[in-house]
Amino acid sequence: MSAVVNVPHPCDGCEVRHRAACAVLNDDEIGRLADIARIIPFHSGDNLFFEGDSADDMFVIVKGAVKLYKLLPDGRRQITGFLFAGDFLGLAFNDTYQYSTEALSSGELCRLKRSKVEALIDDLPKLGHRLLNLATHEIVAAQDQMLLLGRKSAQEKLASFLLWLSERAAQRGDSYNPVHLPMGRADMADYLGLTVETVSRTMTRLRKSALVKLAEGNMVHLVDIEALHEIADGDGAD
Amino acid sequence: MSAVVNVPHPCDGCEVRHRAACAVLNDDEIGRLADIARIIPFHSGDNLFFEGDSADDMFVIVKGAVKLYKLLPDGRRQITGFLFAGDFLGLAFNDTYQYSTEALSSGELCRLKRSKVEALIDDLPKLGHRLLNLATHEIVAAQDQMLLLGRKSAQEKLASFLLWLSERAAQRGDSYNPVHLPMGRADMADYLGLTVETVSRTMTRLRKSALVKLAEGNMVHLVDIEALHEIADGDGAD
DNA sequence: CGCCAACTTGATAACATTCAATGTAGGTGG
DNA sequence: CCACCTACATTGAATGTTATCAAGTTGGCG
Repeated sequence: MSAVVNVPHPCDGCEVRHRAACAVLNDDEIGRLADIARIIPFHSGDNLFFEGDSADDMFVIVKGAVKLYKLLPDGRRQITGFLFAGDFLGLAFNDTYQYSTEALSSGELCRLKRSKVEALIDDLPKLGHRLLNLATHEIVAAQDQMLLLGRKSAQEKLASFLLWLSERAAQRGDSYNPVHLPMGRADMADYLGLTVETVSRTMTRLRKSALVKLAEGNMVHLVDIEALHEIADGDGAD
Repeated sequence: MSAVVNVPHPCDGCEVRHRAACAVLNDDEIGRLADIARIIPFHSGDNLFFEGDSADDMFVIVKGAVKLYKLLPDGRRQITGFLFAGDFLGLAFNDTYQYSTEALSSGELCRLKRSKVEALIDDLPKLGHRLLNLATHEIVAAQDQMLLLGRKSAQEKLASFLLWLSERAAQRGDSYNPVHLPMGRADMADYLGLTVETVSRTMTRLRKSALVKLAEGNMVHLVDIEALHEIADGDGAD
């Protein structure tokens, strides 16, 4: 029930209010979400949860960046995604998270009890559609990543990755050229199915070909975006 | 409008009625779906749709098997999934399919207008939950595949694939050992990020190690399932 | 200033690819 | 019924891209 006076809630002035999963809800409806939302700060290296944990919560990244990964018993790691401000996290099958998460930077997330979100969907079909839409988008992105992992060369992988990072930065209004690399070479390698050394060598190669320029603070200038696109899509003349 | 006498509809006696997306609907509710469903036969090699086509329809595979794939401009191909009887197909972002499809065998599918399904979700929240659940499952499967493509050796890929095929066959009540391989070596290669030759060599190696046995009609006996699991998960002593 | 972690570079090796040839099964027509 | 054809699978030899092992180099921070 709404009170006569408006009480501030966690969604007031939220930086991702109009981009995240909640963007489809109007001011009245968002109150329902706000009632079950809680803002939690996190720091670089924090684990939000591990593969196998009971999937009690869903999250929206409000600030900062996070990586998702899976491990093989011998320690080999595959990063399955990088999430940024506005991204949704926590779809789970079998009531158990199927991957682990670690923060790339400090930031904030919005935590929501899964059971309450699912109940809310029945009252707010718009929210259900929105989540299905986000899930669909994630599937499409995953298929692109399969194409990258299964069929692209190291150079094609790097070019694709840098362009993707830049596009994502543009979407959330951050600088897209130069674009910030919020992760280290090891994370890039484990995302692209390469080793640290190959990532390093390939970055050097892109740099020497004058396609990119590395700058202070992990910034990367995409010098020849057209050429990078050609390489990324496999049209690159080697 | 329901008539006084029951009219048979496409869902009556449907072979996947109790396993597919529609499994959550009761007999009354399924009528709503039946009104917008149409059974379509297909044949080996048929393309259901191509990447870039307008995503007007959703499908449930009723009988047979289908592959989903993406192409690079130079012809390199990545198969992003194999679908079997009971599987759902056609989630799309941007109102456009992001991948192409080709039938592996003849079969039947159930076609539903996307717009009508989306409208129906508002009346039947159960259906919305079901689709979100299926989408989540697809994301989880995609992440497993990324781990496979990015971090597993050829032998680990093949062992994982054969076990997955067998598990899927078991789920739909088909023979899971021996298990039927409904696709050729080229499709296996494009699914696992390998070449035909490597798939062939690796199958030979598994056969000579007495882990599998190839039989008539593309059947594969999984002789030592435990050992295959160890290999698939990267614990294999090589 | 010096230490440590992350990144880069170099030399070598391995696994998978590529190119090429052979083998096998299913289908068609003489 | 067999010969032939085609498509697909297997096997072999050589090449190549990326991984592995091993030094160096850089940069941030106490």
